[in-house]
Amino acid sequence: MDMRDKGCFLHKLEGEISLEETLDCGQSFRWKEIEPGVWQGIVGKSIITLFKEGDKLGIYPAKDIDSVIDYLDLATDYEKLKLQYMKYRPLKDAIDYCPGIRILRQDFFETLITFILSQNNNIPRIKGLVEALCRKFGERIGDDAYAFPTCQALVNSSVEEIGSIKCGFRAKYIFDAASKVYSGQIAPEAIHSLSLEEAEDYLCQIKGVGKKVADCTLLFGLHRLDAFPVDVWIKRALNIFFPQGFPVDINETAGIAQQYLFHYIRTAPQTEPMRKEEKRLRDLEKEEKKKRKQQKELIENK
DNA sequence: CGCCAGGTATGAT
DNA sequence: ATCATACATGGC
Repeated sequence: MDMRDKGCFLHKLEGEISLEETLDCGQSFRWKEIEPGVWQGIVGKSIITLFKEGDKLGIYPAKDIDSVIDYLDLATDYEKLKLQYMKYRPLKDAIDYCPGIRILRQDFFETLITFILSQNNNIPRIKGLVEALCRKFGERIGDDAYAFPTCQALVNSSVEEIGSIKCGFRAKYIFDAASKVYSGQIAPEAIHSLSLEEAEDYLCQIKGVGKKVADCTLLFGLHRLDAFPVDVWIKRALNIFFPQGFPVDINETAGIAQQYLFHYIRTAPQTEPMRKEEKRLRDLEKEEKKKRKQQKELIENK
């Protein structure tokens, strides 16, 4: 990939960073690997292309260098943070597996909406829904490229129209979120002065936003590193690796540690403790089913 | 067919 | 407060 004559910028990298691990680890849903090692995505109204060349990061177009450095959180010293996490064996294993993850600084509204779409859903389908939403409601910024919709574009639409992307019951939640952001009832600037718990409660005013989506929005959309989203995968990881609780000395940046753990438990080859936990959960499910059956029979025979 | 997916709202104990 | 269930959709 020789894009230098096209106005590409090479930025010297300080810490470790992997484009694949960072752009395809379930925090953003809009990046595509258009050829091996070359990633393309949309940040704001720009179509960005990224690739690595040794210890340098290629950024195209060059005019977006500053916004990309910010977006990839390149100014933060992850090596120092990782050193702190690696005191704990499971986190060391996770970091060894995906040492190049970074927490993106994504747009607040985009993060809010994409994680509303994420609920009770799987990552491939979330990607499809985000794409469909942009295609239908986002500004066209290039050949077959669309920006993420503004809250206004969604408010001017309707629950039915939003539902036409096949997002199911989430359509009404998206409309409510857009309405509240548009009216100013939910304002990202107002969140910075809030404690984590206050911030969660604040975002939970939106229908369809619970603690998990609130935490994802805070972590990925407002860079609140103390937010610790707990989904089914992290629940599993906590049961396997931290049954006594997640280390409190990491609290301040727990969200970053969470992301290594999430990617690890979701995509790394299964280890023995993982298989054991899977089995434990399966057996638990079986017990639940037995109980339900017995309950049913009791009612039918009364 | 049944189960699962980066959960949440709702109504019943 | 805790707990079960419905919820849209698509992949396997």
